Amino acid sequence: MTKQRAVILEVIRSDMCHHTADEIFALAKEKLPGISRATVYNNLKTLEAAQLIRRITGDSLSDRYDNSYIPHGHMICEECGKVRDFNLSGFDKQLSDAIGSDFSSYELKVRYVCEECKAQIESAKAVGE
Amino acid sequence: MTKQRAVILEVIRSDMCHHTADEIFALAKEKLPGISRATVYNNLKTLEAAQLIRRITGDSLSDRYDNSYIPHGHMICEECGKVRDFNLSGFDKQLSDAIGSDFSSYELKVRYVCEECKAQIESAKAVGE
DNA sequence: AATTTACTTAGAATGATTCTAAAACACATT
DNA sequence: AATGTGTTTTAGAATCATTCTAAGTAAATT
Repeated sequence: MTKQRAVILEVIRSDMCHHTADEIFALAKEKLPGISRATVYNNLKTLEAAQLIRRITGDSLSDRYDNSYIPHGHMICEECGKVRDFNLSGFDKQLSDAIGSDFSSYELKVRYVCEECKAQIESAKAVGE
Repeated sequence: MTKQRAVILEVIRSDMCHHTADEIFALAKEKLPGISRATVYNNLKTLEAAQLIRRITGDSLSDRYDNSYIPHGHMICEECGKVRDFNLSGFDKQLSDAIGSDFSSYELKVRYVCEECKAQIESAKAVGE
């Protein structure tokens, strides 16, 4: 375990956000100023292969990384872009029944408007746009 | 409705595959040799905004396009990359209950190995790798 | 301590997508 | 049929995330 890898893993685990590679690079750089972008990408791959993190694709242009490898749902606010986690109980069985086969992983993303943004929109309306 | 747009829509609707922009470009070119890549991208955007097609992201490097705008599951074979559709009955309600809110759309992708590929792997094993 | 192996680095390369500016088109109005 | 106006198309350049490359460095193993 190199110090670069340790720092990258620490960055990913340090909060509940789902950071992009570039954000992880910037945060790692604060602790290891000499770190290279390629190292971040290499380690993100290695860490996912080791099932310590999970890559989530398609929210924005860049992929994001989840500090849990276990599949679960992501709810993405269309207004502020924040990504939150959620779970569906018994979903694994439901899925394998539906597709008629075992599966190795899934990705579930829901686009919605979060409570904060809903409230903001409401109060903006009340004032008259 | 320009002829370019009509051809692009026709290509997307002509089969059940989930084509990439590049594949759509190649297929459209067979019918309209002068068509430009930018036109394909422009129209894919316009058609999605008009809710005639849906972009699906994250299966491979390039996005793919679905000829239905209505959300449903996609099962992606890890061996051959083919994308198939599937449905979960009552899933909309289940989702809104789980996230505690209405939502505007979802994306559900399951990674698995399809029957054809499973069979191939089995027969390869039988011969001894 | 020497050797082997894996990791890191900077920058170049790739590949999907978006942007740009000019030319062509659609189509409603004369 | 000619005109004007806004939209669409085109080719190629630009962008941006990610991957690759080759050389140097650190870690692990003997």
